[in-house]
Amino acid sequence: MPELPEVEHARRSLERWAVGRAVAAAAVPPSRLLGAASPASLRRWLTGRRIESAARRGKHLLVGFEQATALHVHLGMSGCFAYTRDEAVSARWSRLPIGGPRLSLALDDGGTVALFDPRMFGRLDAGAWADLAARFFDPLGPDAWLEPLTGRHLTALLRGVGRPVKVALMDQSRVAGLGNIQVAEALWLARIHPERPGAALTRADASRLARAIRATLASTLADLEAGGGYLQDAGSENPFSVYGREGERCRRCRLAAIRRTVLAGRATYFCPRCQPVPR
DNA sequence: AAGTCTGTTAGGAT
DNA sequence: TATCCTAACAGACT
Repeated sequence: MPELPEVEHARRSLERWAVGRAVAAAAVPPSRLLGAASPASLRRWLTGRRIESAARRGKHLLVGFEQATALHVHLGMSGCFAYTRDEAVSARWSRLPIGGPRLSLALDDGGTVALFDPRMFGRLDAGAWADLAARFFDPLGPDAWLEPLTGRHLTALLRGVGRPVKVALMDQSRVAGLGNIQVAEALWLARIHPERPGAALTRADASRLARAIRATLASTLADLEAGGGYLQDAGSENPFSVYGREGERCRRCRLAAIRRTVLAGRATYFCPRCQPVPR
């Protein structure tokens, strides 16, 4: 589930838990997140290092350490951070037979920060801040939350784009941070059909869309900050307006049923009445 | 209970 | 260059 709001929530959490602390001990089991890097060398790299900052662009995190170094984290499809000050809890985490932490940092104040990622689509890299920023931040488009997106801004970003606006918005090099859920929600709020060609949006469409993006990001982020947990945990209520609501009546017009189609291989939800078909 | 679905994205084919 | 599709994985759900 990690899209911009979840990653921003993770960033803020790391700021509260870890910034200003040093790593007393690190556990780095072998996992796909490391790529070619060796677990032992990352463990050595982390040990004793002081955490100074936590930055985000799009869905990428850079945890800043002393001497202008950083740990790059991408949460992939199922990544999340957890924190405890209870040694019994961190010990239980490390003993999990499957799905245990891909990274666990015991901090010098007794806290433990762990990174979970059952599906292992995430990624970890350590190195010089500047190198990691160049690799992972620079290719991204403007951050959908930090750069106040305006209609004018969005129009410029979508100029000459023939493919569906939904697909274009999920292209991280165009706008960074939006994923399948946030895009579905924003297009529904702005009453724009997901298949409208990007360049076909009018000035009014673009300005509604810009506001809608901010609104849906703000709403999801507020939910996360309030609950402190993760949305769509098993058994929890679907907090979204259209995402995952195929067949239900639209919560705005109350007339049409939400439809689900597939666009660029991804599930796409919209209200056929509020979001009229492009012609 | 086998088969289908899933929040991401790199990389390859067209 | 632009666009589309698949693979990578584990677990929840039907």
